[in-house]
Amino acid sequence: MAQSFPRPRGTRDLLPDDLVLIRHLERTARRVAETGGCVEVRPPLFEDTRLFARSLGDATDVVEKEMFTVPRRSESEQSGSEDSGGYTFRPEGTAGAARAYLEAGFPQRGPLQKWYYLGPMFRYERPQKGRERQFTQFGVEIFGAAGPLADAEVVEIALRFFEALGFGAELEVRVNSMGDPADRDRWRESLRGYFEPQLAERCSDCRDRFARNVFRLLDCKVERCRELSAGAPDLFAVMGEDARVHHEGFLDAMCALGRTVREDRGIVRGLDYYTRTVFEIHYPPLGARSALCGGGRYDGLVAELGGPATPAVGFAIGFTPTEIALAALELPSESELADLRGALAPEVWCVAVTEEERLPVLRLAQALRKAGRRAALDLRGKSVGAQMKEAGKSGAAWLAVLGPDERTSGALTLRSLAGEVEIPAALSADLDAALRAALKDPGSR
RNA sequence: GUGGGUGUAGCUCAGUCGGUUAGAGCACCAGUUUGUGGUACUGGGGGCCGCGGGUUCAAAUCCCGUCACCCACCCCA
Repeated sequence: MAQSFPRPRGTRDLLPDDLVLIRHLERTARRVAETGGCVEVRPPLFEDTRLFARSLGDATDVVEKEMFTVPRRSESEQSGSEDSGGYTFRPEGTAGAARAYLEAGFPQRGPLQKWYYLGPMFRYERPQKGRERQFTQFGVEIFGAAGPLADAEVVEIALRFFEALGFGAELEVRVNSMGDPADRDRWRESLRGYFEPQLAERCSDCRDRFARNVFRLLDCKVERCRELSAGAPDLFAVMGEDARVHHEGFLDAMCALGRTVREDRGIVRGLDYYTRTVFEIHYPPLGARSALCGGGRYDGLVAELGGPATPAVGFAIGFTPTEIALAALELPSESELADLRGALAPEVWCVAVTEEERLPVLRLAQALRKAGRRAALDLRGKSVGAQMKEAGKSGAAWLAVLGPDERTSGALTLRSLAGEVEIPAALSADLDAALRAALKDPGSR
């Protein structure tokens, strides 16, 4: 078992059985996004490193030490002047979507865009449960809508994804507002002023974070730190009128949708681009690992990338945490996966009784496949009995035995491997045609 | 980056106070049987016991190192 070429750390091989669930997640995401009016986009899997440094914020851990970066090969590809930093495999989907939105000229030709994406993201960090170096995210981004209805619509789509998967009413939306940039600047300063005198009393993590991202001190889990944070200044105390009205509008819209949300001042997203609405979706029965979705508004991002001021709001859902949660809930039911699971097995297994029927059986399978049937046959020269066993184990629904008798009589019957006896009419017609094709002109070449 | 745990057959694991050719179940292959069909039975293939070094007459087993994976911290799009 000494593997010469082991799987790269933090990656998974998705084998046929694994893909049953994955494909169910994918189709659920597509259906929910598309019924919500979103269309799919597929930006490249890698981008200029500077895109991520600029959009996520270069002091974030993601940019500082978790990026899969490759150097460029030649000077001629250097688009910028000095050190471009090469290419980086996307650690998240929003930056690429915003770049594509801008590059395709949507600010001019159709500012309102409702997009979704689905695919692999890459993050070079130490794997652990629920965290991989290559993982899949489903995300929605709405560009060009400044009002709170867009925020509500985004949250609604995320909720419907989880509900479609079978999550119950315990789903919890936690919301907060980061205010506008000016509000954030004011708040950052007052937080610095509040926390600085108590740094000596706080944990070492807090001391580190103080300089890099003072907001994160608010959700430190150390007991003593939490006590010290209790009296910290509230953003809402310094937030401007516009952001406040927006937040109220967002809450009203959620209420109109019949959704209850929980205000949680501790929600402070880690990336720099968020403004105003931020939210997370949790499933409390899962305990500590209950966060399933994160998102919010990022009105400054498109402008940060060199475009016109463009409002935007979105979310991202990681498949891996969703899979863990589904497993804990024993979801989805087998019946929901029946079609995907069924596609792993043939419909008709074609058996050759003697060597004389090998080629006719090959043609039988071909004809059935042309008719759209999943047909299988033995490829390893097995005996009749072994073919039967293999057919049984394959999960095939029907057995078509082609032997000397059938060649003479020109009639073929299907036997059910499941116990039923009746041949469906549609299958019977396909079978007749297939048999004629199989027996036609057997020796010509 | 820090800490803990685990490495034996394709998979899940037994086996270690050091002692013959290293085991089971499942899976795989062949055969027998059940009326040519998932059963049952018989047989078979498959392991440098993660890797390297050390101790010893003798190492899967003890010691050192190393690598890999898992879990947690960190961080989280």
